[in-house]
Amino acid sequence: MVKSSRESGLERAIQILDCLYEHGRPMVVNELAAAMGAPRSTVYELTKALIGRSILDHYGDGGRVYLGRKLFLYGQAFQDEYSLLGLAEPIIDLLAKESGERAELCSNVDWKQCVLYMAEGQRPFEYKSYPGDRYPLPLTATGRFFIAGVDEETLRQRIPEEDYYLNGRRRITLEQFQADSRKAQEQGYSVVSGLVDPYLAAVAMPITERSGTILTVIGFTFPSGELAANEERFVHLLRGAQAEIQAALSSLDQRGGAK
Amino acid sequence: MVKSSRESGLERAIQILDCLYEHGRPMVVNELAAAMGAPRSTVYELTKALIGRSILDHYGDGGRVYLGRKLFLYGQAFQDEYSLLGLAEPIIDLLAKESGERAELCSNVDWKQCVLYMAEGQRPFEYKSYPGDRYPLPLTATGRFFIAGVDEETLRQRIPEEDYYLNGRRRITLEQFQADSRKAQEQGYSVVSGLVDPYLAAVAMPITERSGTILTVIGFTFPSGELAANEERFVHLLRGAQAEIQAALSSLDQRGGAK
DNA sequence: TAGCAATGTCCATTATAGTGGACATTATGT
DNA sequence: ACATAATGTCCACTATAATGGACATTGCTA
Repeated sequence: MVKSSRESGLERAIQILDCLYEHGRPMVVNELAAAMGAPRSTVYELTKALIGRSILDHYGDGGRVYLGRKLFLYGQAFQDEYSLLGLAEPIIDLLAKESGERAELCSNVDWKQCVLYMAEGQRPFEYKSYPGDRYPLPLTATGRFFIAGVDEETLRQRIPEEDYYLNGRRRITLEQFQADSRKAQEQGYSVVSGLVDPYLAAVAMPITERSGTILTVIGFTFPSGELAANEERFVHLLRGAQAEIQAALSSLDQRGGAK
Repeated sequence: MVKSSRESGLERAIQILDCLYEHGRPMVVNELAAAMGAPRSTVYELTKALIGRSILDHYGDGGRVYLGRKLFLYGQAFQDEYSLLGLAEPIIDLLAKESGERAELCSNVDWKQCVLYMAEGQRPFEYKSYPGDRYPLPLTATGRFFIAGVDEETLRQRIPEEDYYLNGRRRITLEQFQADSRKAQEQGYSVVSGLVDPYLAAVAMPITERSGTILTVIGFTFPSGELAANEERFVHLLRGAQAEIQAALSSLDQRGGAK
């Protein structure tokens, strides 16, 4: 069971970045190795290499390490080129303003729903959310779209069992999740209520390429109580934003995004 | 000469990220391999792995790849934790406002001077500069501090010969560069004129830990003509900012930056 | 249509890097 | 003071991943 599988250096390096990212704070190399269940010698070697390239940085006086300046630069470069983000931001802002609710742009990263951009609504919100936050796919409205067309085998492999649970209680089954996904695709939008939080609901709509590939998903988050009265309005608003973003994207594609 | 040195996967992966970063645009995998002088098969394998982890993303319909969403998230996490940046930004802003000149916060990344944050001055500037921009160390005022205490052997290895040249003409020798560096350390600040651009000058001052390690360098960039009349004033302003940033940093250290 | 270059996939070989474990050093607590 | 844990370094071994090259596919142009 504890068969010490030998992983590639790149894999280990990514695990290091992910581990630091998930902990959200500088860690001692030893602690890091323990947290990822990797050999200490390996992690020491790799951190040394990564620090040499400024992908990791030393923090504080001691031996704590964390995500480095190079990653900051990569992130900036991403923003400059990932036109979808820059182009969608003002539209998301407008969504939040028109609806008064929190609007988000989400993406599928490592089989988690991941907030890339968020605009706060009028509502004084107890439930916080920031770019970079990640949630289990089965508990989110956006997740319904990310698993579209993915076979069950893959889903079982990639989405961990605990992602169907909240506070130790199962919220949904894979079968229900898939059924939800099919329904969402048919009607073009997805609604979820009380999954990730008993008092929260969400409506989501995908942004796709012409080929049909899903790029991201936009959506609202709001108190469950508001759902019945506003679902239609939210869907209408999202549809407008969806059209606007996709039009902007394809006109950008026309002009050929660089050689 | 063309001895095909076998590199580690991690090393190759970093080369891929750097290559994309430097080109600043999505590239076809083949083109990428050619640009970095690496075996095509290797680059195909690695890009596949990196795309699977969202560290690279497909761009456009075709096979072009570029820095991915995951890097964006890492970058955000870096900003959240790298208190130096958040803490220095308002101070840099103030510097630019008080002096009327462009103020920058720079760091040493891969032996290049790299702009992490910049505040524009009053001056309508022809010479642009953005966070993420990188310059050869020998041509920058900040570079004087980054090579402090580094032995000549290392410098020869890490700083490529062309970094001493501008438009094919040598601007400075390693010996002069080192002499500059020693002088800068003695007087606590560094002045450079007409190196990276015939009509530009810069004044810089380091931000160090209590241990003396250089974290970053702050500085002004302005027309060479202004140097004589304003050097003293700039140094004075920088000294104030330096003290302020370092005080904020050490008080932060006191309260222990997380376990 | 054929010809040629660019792009993407696959596989056997072997240099090398990930691993485990021993050792050295530094903190921490009693 | 001692004991114990935590942290960092070093090294021999071998599983494995980087490599070169062959092959398949697509796009372009003549």
